[in-house]
Amino acid sequence: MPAIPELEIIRKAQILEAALQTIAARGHANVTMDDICKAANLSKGGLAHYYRSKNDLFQAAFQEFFNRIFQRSQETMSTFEDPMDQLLSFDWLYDLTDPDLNIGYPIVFDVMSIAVHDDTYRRIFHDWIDNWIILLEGALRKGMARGLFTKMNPEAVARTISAIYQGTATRWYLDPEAHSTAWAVASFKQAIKGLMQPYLTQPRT
Amino acid sequence: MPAIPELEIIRKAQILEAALQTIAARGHANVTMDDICKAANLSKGGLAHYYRSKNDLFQAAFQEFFNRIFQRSQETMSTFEDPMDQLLSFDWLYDLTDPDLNIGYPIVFDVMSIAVHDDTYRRIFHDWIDNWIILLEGALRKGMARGLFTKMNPEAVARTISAIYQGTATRWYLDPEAHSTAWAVASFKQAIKGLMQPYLTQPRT
DNA sequence: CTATGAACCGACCAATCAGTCGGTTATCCG
DNA sequence: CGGATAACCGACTGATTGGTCGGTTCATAG
Repeated sequence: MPAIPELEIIRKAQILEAALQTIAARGHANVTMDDICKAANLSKGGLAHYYRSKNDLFQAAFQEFFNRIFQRSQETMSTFEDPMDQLLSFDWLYDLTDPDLNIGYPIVFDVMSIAVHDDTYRRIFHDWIDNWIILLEGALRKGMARGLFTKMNPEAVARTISAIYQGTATRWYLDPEAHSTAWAVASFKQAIKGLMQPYLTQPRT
Repeated sequence: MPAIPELEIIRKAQILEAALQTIAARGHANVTMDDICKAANLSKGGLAHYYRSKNDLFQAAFQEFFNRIFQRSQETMSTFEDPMDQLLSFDWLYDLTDPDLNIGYPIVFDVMSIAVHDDTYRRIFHDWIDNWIILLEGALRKGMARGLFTKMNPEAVARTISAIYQGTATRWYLDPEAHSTAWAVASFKQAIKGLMQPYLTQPRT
């Protein structure tokens, strides 16, 4: 019997946090189990008690991260009412002072490079995108229902919008000297507004 | 004295090709020197004669790849005359039957994930993008010179255009079930045309 | 108190792998 | 022919590391 019933939950959260921090700092390929043990203040055996293998732990950590991001996206979008504002609500992706993002970008690039060769990670990527699409599609449908946007295929448009975010974010993060925050924000806004232009019932703002 | 003076060039090409194939197939983190030796039909010692270390070899291989891609982009773009056609000339990125791309996508994802933690690879990424930007910027300047496009900051617009390509390509390659080729091609065209709309002197095509 | 099992420890093992090195073959030059 | 050197070989080594396992601590149930 565990001393504290929630101990397992606490420990797992502690381990996942340590794993995310370590992977983000060094890259998944350069992280050893010992590194994570140290970061989590646990021994090898202690860690093994909660996660059978490195693979198990890593997958759990990545899942945990994308859950956080989804929640974050949902919350931020819900602070806006206007559908177009909601589509443009992801400018927090371009704020490096945000602690979520300091681990987020490294994690995302790791996941993508693993996904190329591993179906499980492809699935993780797919689910992340799908959650994102659901949010954007919701905003588009709301806009159509209100007569702000004309008929369109909201899923396809949502996927294009999120691809625009990802493309500009990739450049902004990996080559900041050539891609300023001002460029990134102006870019995604112009591109998304340009994309939406044909679907607007009102004249351009 | 070498038997054939070009032997070094031949061998290096052979080794780099083997390295690219192997890395693309398995991911850089899962590739051993032995794997590359086998693919190149060389022994460990033989390979070491041409590349001192794994790191040396990998960097040379990635450089080689991006050189190829730049040449490819340049050639394809030059088959078009109209600036707007040139901006949209990268649809070959969405043709999986293309052998360049079967190694290209895995390589690019690997480079990006390494670049997060390694300045040398950040530089490789930067140079790749810069070459791409030079091509797109050239088309934009030509369009302005011809009076097809109004004044703009061509570098910034070029970066946005290439980011759009990269965003849609990422989705199309990693999650093809949810992102068809038709979606990818329609997406980048709509997004780029939408972006360019404010800069067009002629009415929309 | 005692028995039980969860929680945790860390030394150890087996496997992997990058790089080395002594040696062999092939080719060219004098 | 013979000496020199490039080209190449593959066994070996040292370092790393994921996972195991016997053992210890401790809270709780009986």
